[in-house]
Amino acid sequence: MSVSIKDIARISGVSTATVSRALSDPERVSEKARKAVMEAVQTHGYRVNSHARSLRRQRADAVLAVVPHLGNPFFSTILSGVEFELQQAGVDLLVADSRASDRGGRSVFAHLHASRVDGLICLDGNLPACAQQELSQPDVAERVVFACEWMPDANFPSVRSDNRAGGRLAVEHLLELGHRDFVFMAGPRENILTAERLAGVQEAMVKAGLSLPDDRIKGQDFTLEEGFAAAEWLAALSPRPTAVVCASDQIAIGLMAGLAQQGLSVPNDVSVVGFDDIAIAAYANPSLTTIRQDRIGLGRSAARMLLARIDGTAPEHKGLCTLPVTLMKRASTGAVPA
Amino acid sequence: MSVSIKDIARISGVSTATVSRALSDPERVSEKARKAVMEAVQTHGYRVNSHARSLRRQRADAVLAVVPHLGNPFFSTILSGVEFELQQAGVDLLVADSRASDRGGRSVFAHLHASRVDGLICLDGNLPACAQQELSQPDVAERVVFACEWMPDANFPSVRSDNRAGGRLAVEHLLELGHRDFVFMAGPRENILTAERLAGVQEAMVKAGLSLPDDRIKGQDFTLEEGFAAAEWLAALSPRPTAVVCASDQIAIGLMAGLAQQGLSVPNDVSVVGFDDIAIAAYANPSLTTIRQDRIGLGRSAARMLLARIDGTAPEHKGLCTLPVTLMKRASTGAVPA
DNA sequence: CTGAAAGCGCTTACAG
DNA sequence: CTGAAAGCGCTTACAG
Repeated sequence: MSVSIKDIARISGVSTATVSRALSDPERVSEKARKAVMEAVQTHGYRVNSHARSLRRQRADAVLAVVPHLGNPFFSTILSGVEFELQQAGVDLLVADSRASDRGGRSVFAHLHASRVDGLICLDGNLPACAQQELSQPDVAERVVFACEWMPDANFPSVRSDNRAGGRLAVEHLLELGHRDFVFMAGPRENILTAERLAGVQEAMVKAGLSLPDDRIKGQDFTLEEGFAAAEWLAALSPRPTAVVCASDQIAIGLMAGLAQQGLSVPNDVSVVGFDDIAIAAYANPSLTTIRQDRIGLGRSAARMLLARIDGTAPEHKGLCTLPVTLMKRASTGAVPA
Repeated sequence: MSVSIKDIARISGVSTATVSRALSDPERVSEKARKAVMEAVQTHGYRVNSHARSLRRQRADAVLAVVPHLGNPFFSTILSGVEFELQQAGVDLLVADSRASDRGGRSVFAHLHASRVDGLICLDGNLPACAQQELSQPDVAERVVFACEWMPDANFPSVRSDNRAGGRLAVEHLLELGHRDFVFMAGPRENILTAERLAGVQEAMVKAGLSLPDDRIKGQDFTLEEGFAAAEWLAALSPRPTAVVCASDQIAIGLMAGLAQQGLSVPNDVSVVGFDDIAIAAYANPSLTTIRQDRIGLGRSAARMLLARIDGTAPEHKGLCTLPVTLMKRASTGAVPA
């Protein structure tokens, strides 16, 4: 057993109430009492028991981040932003994998009901229907913020990148280089990011008097494998499209590896644009032109938004925060082949 | 306020003790009582308050993972393995960034003292001295497991890859290809992984009658930037070494990007070996020969080891678990240039 | 099988 | 400024 507030009270010759006050609001206590308490705390290494405090205060000082797949490095940077803000606020970060937890049968959101956490940051926009329903209960809904992805049918507060603008920027860049014949490498079709980025691509094409036929939309995952697999298909098209906009950098890097294997040169035969600007994008061969998302900012903003909701300090908050994206011009895009 | 055990007791016409038993040990309760309780629980959406339970049981059912830098995608896969095991055991995962938390001045290990978590998985082998001391206190030490990295001076239970064998495998592969003149791209010099991998490299070289002079050890970080920066140096060496063993895939990929810029071909001019086998390694251009670590396995094993320590079910546990590594032969290594 | 009661370790009105 | 006391929501010997 470790030392408790009773021990400290006894040792420093005051009541537990005074110990509690000395620790959480030192101003409210005489200097003498404060010193006695602080010394006892120091020498005996006392720490407030977090469960007792949380139980009494009815506040967990903790937040849960729900991630579609923890193993996907894309999310760790967002989590890093979340952690940064929470840590500043003295709030703990719990992490759960939304897919893994489904296996166990126990809902990720049990934590919220169990008062284990004060709120939820959800990075998964494709929750199963039952989870969506749980989330929508009034006492739950007010403690949830979506980051990166979101659920289009619901209306939760959300922090996201301007995915549509990203799609547009990619196409506009390629149009400037003279490209007219595009392919869009999609992520999962039901994923909102896929939809938004594709919408941006189409907007920019329409504006240029072009259109993107269905058979120029390929792929169904954000993965390296999916990009790699598409290279063979692309190489066999005739006439061959000269530019590919990918819904993720992973797809783009996989695609470039596949194209190299097909004997096609990037950007001489095909230009490739990614999405995300993961760290490795700048070091790909060729370096990858891509749409930069501010993933740290996504995480930080979501954490701040949630904290404000929990405190009730931002009831007038917009509930929607859209972060700008940037085109990073690199070596994977070039003039349309002659 | 949400519904409490008292409410369920009243509604189902039994005592709180019976509700508690019905929930945590249904066998111990009559079928009639069990049914009444379960129904009330269902219809009112009752969940046990985790703080009350933890306070009473003196167990948090949660574990803290301390990561050197959450933003580094390398760790997310390990965390994913940790989460998988914990989730199966019904234990929560808290995550903290060891560097970020130092900033706040509050020790990461405060959680342990505050009973907030039952144990700690530490992925950071280079903790500041004060943290090391905290960790070494007997009541803390028995609840700590190191994963991936470790502290050579202390003697905590630890799960790690066979880094030394990895270094050896890399060199042996290159020796077979005819290489004799090596460079080792190191991580941080005080990092134990750097030391072990380098030791393996040297062992294999010595065995082949070679040695690695100090001026053939370059770099001080596991990053892309560090690898990229080394390319210029390498290109200027005369005679130029023909093979580079890198302490991480990130270094290797950065280096390959730099070498391309220097007009050098991998593997025709220089062979490159990485370490880790991150997902992108297979899709680098050229695809990266590397030493595969089982990062999921690292995380899972560490979680299991910690859980066993907490339960006290494995007092005779070895306390050291070394996972094998594998050489992944790909396109970045080839015969020594004529 | 069941209930009354104590107690886990705090915090916070309430009095003084 | 301080203390006695109630109570946060559970679990678990202890009796029956």
